[in-house]
Amino acid sequence: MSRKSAPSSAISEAEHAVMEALWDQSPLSASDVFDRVCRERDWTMPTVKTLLSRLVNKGAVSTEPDGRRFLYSPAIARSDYVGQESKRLVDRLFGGRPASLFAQLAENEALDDNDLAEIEKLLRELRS
Amino acid sequence: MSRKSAPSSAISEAEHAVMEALWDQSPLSASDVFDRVCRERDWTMPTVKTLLSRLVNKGAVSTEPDGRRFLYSPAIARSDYVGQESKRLVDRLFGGRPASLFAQLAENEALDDNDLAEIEKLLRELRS
DNA sequence: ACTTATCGATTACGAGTGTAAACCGTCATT
DNA sequence: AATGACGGTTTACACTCGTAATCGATAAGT
Repeated sequence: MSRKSAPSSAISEAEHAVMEALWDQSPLSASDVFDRVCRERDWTMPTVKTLLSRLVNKGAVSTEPDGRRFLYSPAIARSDYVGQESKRLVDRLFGGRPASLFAQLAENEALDDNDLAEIEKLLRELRS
Repeated sequence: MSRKSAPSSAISEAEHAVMEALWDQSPLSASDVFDRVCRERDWTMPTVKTLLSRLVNKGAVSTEPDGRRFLYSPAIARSDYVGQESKRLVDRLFGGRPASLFAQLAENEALDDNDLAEIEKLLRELRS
C-alpha cells in the first residue's frame, strides 16, 4: 500500500483539514466536504473550494466526474502523509532519532498512563 | 525550567536553522552564525541577517551589545521549542494520542532495534 | 426558451516566508 | 581628516497560505 504519484508541493495546515474530511470518507462532493469541514473550521464555501482546487493541483486529491459536478477523493493515503510528516519532524528536531522524540514527550509529561500502557503493548508486539 | 516571554509568531523553517546554530553555541555574532549556518544552507550574509532580525522581533532571540556590534543568543529553550512542535504534530495528526505516533513510526519501520531498546529503557525508567 | 440555482474556475488580497540587495552609521586605518 | 570595512536596518520581491468574492457555464425548473 502506498504510492506517491506527485505530491508536488506540501499540504498546508488548512488543506490538511480538507484531507482529513476526505480520508474520513470519500468520494465526496464539494458541498459534502464543506458540510463536514465547517463543523471544525469556520469556513465559507468558496474557501473550501479553493482548498480543494489547490489540493487537486498538488496531486493530493483526485476528481471523478459525477454528472455536472465532481466528486473528490484523496490521492494519497493518510498513513503515507502521516508517516512522511512524522519523519520530517523526527529528522528536523531529533536528528532522525525517534527515541529522542519519545524521550521528549516523556519528559514533557505528554504521556499519561494510558499512553505508556499502549506503547508498552506495541513494544511487546514488535518484539515477537 | 522554561518561560516563554513572547513567541509572538511561530519560528519558520529557515529561522529554525538559525536557532539550531544558536542552541549549539551562544552567544554568537552575526558572522559567527553565518559561518555555522552556511555549512548546511547555501545562504548569503544578508539572508542570515534578515533571519536574525526576524527572530529578534519574534522574541525568539535576544541581543547583547558587544562593542559596536551585537551578540545573539536564543531567548527560548530548545527543549521548549521542540516540545511545542512535537505536541503540535501529535495533536494535528494523531488526535493528541502520542501512542498513535509511536504506532505509526513502528509500522513505518522507522524504528530500528536501537530505537526500540532505548524506548524500552525509557519506559522502564518512567515506571519506577 | 428563460431564469435561477449550482458548481467549478479565476481573481483578489493581506500576511508570512525565503532570499537578498541597498543604505547607513561607526570604528579603524592611512 | 578621509576612506574603507563591518555590522545593523530598511526595502524588495516573488511565492505560499488563509480566506474569500466574483465570474462563467450548465443543469433544472417554469
